Amino acid sequence: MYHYHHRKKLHLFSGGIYIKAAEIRKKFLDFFINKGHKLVPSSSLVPAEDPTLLFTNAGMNQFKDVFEGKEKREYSCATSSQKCVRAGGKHNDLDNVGYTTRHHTFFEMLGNFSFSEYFKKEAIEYAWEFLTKIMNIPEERLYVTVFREDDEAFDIWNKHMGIAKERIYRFDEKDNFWAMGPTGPCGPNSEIFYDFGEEYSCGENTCDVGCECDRYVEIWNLVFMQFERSESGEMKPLPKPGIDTGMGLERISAVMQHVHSNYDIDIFKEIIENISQITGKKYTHDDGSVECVPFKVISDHLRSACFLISDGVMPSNEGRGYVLRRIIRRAVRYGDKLGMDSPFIYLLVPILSAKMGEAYPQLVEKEQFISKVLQKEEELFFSTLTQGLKILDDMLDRHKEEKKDVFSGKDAFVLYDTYGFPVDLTGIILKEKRMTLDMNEYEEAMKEQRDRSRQNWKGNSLKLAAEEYHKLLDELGEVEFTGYKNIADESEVIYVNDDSFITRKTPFYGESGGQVGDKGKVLFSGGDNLEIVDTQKPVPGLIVHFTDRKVPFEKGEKVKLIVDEERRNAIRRHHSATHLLHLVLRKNLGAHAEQSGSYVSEERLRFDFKNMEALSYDLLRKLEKEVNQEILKNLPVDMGEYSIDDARKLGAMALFGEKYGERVRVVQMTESKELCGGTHVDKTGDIGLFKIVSESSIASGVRRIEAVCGLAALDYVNDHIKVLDHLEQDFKVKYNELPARTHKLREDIKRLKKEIDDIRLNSSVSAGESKEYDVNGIKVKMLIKKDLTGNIIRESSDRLIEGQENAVAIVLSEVNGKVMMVVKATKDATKKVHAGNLLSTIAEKLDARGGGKPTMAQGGGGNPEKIDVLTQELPKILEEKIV
RNA sequence: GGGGAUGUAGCUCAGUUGGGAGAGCACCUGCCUUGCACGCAGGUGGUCGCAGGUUCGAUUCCUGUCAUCUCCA
Repeated sequence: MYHYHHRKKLHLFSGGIYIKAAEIRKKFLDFFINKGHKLVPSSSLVPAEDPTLLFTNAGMNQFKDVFEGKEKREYSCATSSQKCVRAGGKHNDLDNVGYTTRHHTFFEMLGNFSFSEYFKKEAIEYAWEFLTKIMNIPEERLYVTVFREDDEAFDIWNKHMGIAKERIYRFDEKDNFWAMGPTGPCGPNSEIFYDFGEEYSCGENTCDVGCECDRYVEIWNLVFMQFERSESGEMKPLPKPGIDTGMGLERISAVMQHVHSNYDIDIFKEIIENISQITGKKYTHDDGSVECVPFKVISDHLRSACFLISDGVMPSNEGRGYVLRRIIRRAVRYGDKLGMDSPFIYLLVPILSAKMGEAYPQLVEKEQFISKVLQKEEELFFSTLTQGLKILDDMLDRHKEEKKDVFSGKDAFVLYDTYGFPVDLTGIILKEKRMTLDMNEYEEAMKEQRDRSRQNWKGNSLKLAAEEYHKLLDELGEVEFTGYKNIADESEVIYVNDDSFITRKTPFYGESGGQVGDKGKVLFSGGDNLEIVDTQKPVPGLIVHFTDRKVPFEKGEKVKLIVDEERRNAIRRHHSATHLLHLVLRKNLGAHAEQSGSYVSEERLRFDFKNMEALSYDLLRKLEKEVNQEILKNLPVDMGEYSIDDARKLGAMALFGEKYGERVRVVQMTESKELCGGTHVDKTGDIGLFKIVSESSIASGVRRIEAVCGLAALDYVNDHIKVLDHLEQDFKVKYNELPARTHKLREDIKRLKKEIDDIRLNSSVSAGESKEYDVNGIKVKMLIKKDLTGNIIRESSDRLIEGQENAVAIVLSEVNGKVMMVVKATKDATKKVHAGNLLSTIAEKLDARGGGKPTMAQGGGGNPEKIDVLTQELPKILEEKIV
């Protein structure tokens, strides 16, 4: 039994019934569907084509372009339950989670949206009806706020809805004016607050709606988008004002379940019970104590981590992946507080997927994959901690030597900055050793790091170019692509710039969706022609041809565009093959193995997909075979245009991070259905042979397969067979005996090499070949022999004086017109001679150079012809150097 | 985008002003032995991340590059 019924009676509003979160979500969506709204599914947590946004953090994200008028939809009002993440970037709640009753990194936002279908009056009516009639919340529990200058909204609440003036609060811009950014659509908003009751008040006299304390909680925000702010700050009324609202599912659930903390609602209940089971630590309800913090942190972070992974984010050291990593690590750190010293968060994935899988099926679909990613990341963090502990130990030793009992803040920073070892952990360990940490020094180092990062911030120059093309698109309008059916077409030139031009329509495919741009030629006045070397699609709707020299014709010219057909066909084969490969991969590896990038050219295809481990040789052959089986079905490829909704109904797969317009192309071949704007073969059989060339890793959790099709595959296979044929002739064996043969050869070579080395060594060291001198009690042995290898020279010098006392070996050899030499001295001989000095003297005589340690020196270069002179002078040199 | 760290045998890592590439574990062979990380002896295995440069000579110094880790934005 849960604990909301321990709360004071006062907290239960009259007639209040308990409603589960899933039910609230359904009631909300049904409510707005009945009001004529289009039900729109939650978009991915990774915003499509919005680099300014790290994660989807509000219900309206996916409608941003619609509000700005850049995009049109088939419906004029919509409702959704949107998954959101606030961690990293501008809205960052990461560090607050666990210490409050309402902060989450992951939450669901219920919303209704109007694109000029209705405005303030209806939005207010709907909200009030839902809260008071559907949810049955007594009006006396509710308060509303409006923007100070928004009399219109005030009047609707007061006169039209009959809400007493005292219950309507007017606030400033800070609280009740909403803007997407410094410029763009914006407007006043109106918020609805729920009063949890006096016992949650901070007790101050000033406590009222808007107080920071926990009594009055904002549950619904209605944004009236009615202005457009220009760069000068001027506000112009929007021709088509809109409505954007948001109600946090967790908050409204807390209200409807009569609990004060979001963490006490049903969604969290079982997750937290599970954490309690695994850790063996008790949890009753969120009473605001420190004991509750780890449970809240872990349950929250579990949700954000799992949802992010299911949307294709992988832990990494930059961008979105880095935020995910930090979320997971923070959860692990709080697990430590519950006594966990090994991976455990991944064990919670099944309960989450059971709890939320119905609303979000991809959680169930990818359950195992999510689990694996989490486990791996947890393990990685534990090894990071182990490494950090080792380094901290070294640092502590140094502090001990220097007799310091205040630990250097710089060292603590290095530990954190370079090795990812958390400072708080450093602090805890220092406490055990009765040391303190110089936090000021630490903070200073941190500040320096921040400043450095900020200074080096540069704007995105790429975006500028895109903006220019956007302007061009506005001027020229969209270019029609006729290349799905035609390979050649006639059209009018509408733009020329140096070596590029644009036509009204074109059969040339501009590089996009991983498919390279077409090549070909353009015929213009008088039968002249020009090579087109590349075609680009800088922004959707614009296709730009690039030529190999300055464009000789002008705007207005009628030209004939002819695509290099053979090349295009090769590209089509490779592109269609990626779809079949994608299909087969998902069949064999699971739903997680989705595409995360591809590249298609006339020569080959590259396909990146998510998977945690390398694919075995045998599996690759199996995949290859299955793709070829799909090809051999020789089924027609269907490329139809659908509305995005119909495409979804068909079950077509949309690519991660891609954004599609209202009308989309769906490519269907055998069982594969994908949204894709590329060019494809007519029948799968046209692909010809499909052959995998390589499989590799490109990032953690992402693998890459490269393959070739059609004639390119034939070339690939033949190149390999050619080598085999050649080897068969060389070795006089069948190709299947080659491995055994080469293996034996390698063994033979290894054995023979060793034998040769031994023979050379023995023969060179054998008596008679070396000269001996006795100088001042040191026995000197010198060996001169042509064509010794470096190794033999060293070995020989070793052998010459092996086991002897007061001995020096000199070995010289002429190799490739140069001299190589080694001087080696026994340890006792170094009292009288320095091998390095002796060698450099000898080297000087040969115009060579070299040096080394007292016992061993090497040198080389110089002039071998002087070796004879050297041998004559050697006794004298030795007399000088050995004293 | 910026800073720091690492990259040496299948794994974990050593390598001291640039001068013969090492240890432990794993693997193979032989011996020993009824034990549970058996012991002993021997052995296989490395383009010292990659590419330039300096040098007679670079795992070591310099430059660039890639990968991984880590912090900041």
